Amino acid sequence: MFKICNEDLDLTKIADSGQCFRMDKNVDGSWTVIAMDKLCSAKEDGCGTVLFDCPEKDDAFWKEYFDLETDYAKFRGSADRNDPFLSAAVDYGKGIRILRQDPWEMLITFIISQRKNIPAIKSCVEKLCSRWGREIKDGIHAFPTPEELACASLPDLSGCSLGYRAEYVYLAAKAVSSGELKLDELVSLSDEDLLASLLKLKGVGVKVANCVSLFGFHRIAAFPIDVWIDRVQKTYYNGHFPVEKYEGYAGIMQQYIFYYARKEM
DNA sequence: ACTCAGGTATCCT
DNA sequence: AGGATACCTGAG
Repeated sequence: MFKICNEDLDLTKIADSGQCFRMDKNVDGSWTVIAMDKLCSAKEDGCGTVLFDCPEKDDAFWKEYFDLETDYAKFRGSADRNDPFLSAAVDYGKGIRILRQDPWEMLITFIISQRKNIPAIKSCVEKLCSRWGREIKDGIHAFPTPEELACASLPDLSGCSLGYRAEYVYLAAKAVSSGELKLDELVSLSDEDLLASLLKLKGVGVKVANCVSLFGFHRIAAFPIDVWIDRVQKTYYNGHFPVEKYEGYAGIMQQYIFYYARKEM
């Protein structure tokens, strides 16, 4: 249990920014957040303070998860004021942060995400969790570990509405659980080598690999280009967003742009 | 009923 | 190398 007062912490925006799929609003206005095998409840008090309710031993985990040591005001302030679209995006998206999520969970989740809308992604993720994830509280299941998910047969996975992605998830689970792909060793790689390692997996293309890099490995230079970013680039940037102006952290800008575009375009 | 969704693999030229 | 096309499925 701990409290945070930070103008760059808006749970509603984070939940709706498409980077996490296990954050849900309760009827009392609080948020239930599940990451790996951990659970917490977070509630905004309306005066800019957020109360995180979790076991005390998990305080450090959740502070890390919400990336509370990073100064997002500085990132927002760095937006080129002669760039009206980006300026509007960072103002509009104030409160968004890039969560420090689990690489494995991000890998599977973003493999699933291809050509699906967000409700469908969430539905698939919940099916995987409830079927293969350990129950951490009544009716709430952890994200399955690589070993747990590797127990699933291909038909089992197909039964979770994964469509053609079932094979991709199946192969990824096998690769990670067998040790063929050691996710914990990827953390020491350069952004470029990390991306290359992820791209070796079937069903992981440039976009998904960049999302896994950004959200799972916190490589904030990664700049995933999806349909929304592509649309923005074509409409406002003559086909190319100036990532070079934000060297080393363009992924943060990507998140503001994505959120703004999806809401306002 | 029908389009489309935070793409990728595969098959062309 | 670059462009077109098929692909599972469910949400709106």
